[in-house]
Amino acid sequence: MQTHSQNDMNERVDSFKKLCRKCALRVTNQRVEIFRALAQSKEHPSVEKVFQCVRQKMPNISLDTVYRTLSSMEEAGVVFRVGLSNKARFDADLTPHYHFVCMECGEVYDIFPAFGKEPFWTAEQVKEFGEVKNVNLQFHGICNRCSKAANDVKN
Amino acid sequence: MQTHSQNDMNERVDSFKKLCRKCALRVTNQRVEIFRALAQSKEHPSVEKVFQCVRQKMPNISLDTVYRTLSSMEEAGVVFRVGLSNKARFDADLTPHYHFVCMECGEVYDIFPAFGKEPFWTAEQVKEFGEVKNVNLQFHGICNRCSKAANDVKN
DNA sequence: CTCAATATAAGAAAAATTCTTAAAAAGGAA
DNA sequence: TTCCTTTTTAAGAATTTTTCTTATATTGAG
Repeated sequence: MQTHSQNDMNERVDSFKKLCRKCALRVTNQRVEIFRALAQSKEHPSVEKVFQCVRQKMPNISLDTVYRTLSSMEEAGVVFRVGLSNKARFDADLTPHYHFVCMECGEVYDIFPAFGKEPFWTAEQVKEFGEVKNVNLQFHGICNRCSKAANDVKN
Repeated sequence: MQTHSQNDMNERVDSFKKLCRKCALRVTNQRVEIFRALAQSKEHPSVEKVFQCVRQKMPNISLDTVYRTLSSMEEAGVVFRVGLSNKARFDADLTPHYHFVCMECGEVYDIFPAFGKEPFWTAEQVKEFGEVKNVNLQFHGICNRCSKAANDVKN
């Protein structure tokens, strides 16, 4: 007899496999186990954490595989990367504003808030977890320069 | 004769110095030059970029100093860090949601959007820079667990 | 089942960040 | 100012994170 949550997990793994095939990602045991480790966890685990978790079932898996796999999963849109890049970047402008971060080149563009509109989160939701020091809203995508460069190569 | 933007920069450096003294950060030449390099740039530069820029004026400055200085500036609220941490972290939940990131322990909490409210940015602003693949909104602060732990130590 | 393309393990390498130590500089007090 | 204490720095080593290289193994299509 399987528990309900195990059924859920099996469903998630199945749809993960389908999504992989749709994205031309081969369904390897390593990928399935990495996805399973990630899907099981509610901690937004680090690469190292996923590695440690998967290693319990697959002692021979390499850290590099976890890196590669999580990156390709992200590219395929199967998982989401929390954060920005491995390089810390800074801003001296303290005016409240947002960033557009190019997924291709890492370029960061400033976007200043439009006035007269409400945010669509509530203070209560956020305060539930702690005291907010600052808010960081990022749009991730492909910037015009990069998509132009990609077109130039094609043509 | 000074240009207008040089005047602006001098004003910014002056208020930076004041802010440093208020935060008990000693005003060293290195800190001033690092701030100046950051304030001059509109590129959200990396530590390495700031290092290269400052080194033109101060050839003996060390990379470590730039790291330390930018971190302490961030802590004092004098500059803002774009991104999250040096460790990439992942999420398998594709439901659109926000994150609360604890500045103390790095813990990440999910916050799901409240319906029936408008965001306070416009699609036009964002599309100006490129095609958005996903949106990442982060609240940075101190989580309840950490502030409780800090209180326990004091009492 | 066979084959070509892709993915993997293992370890080396590169890149990013922090630590250690001794010397130099800052800012308060006299 | 001059002295003194504390903080900051440079230099380079050490750690940590991430990527690369190469030979082997696996996947999925035919």
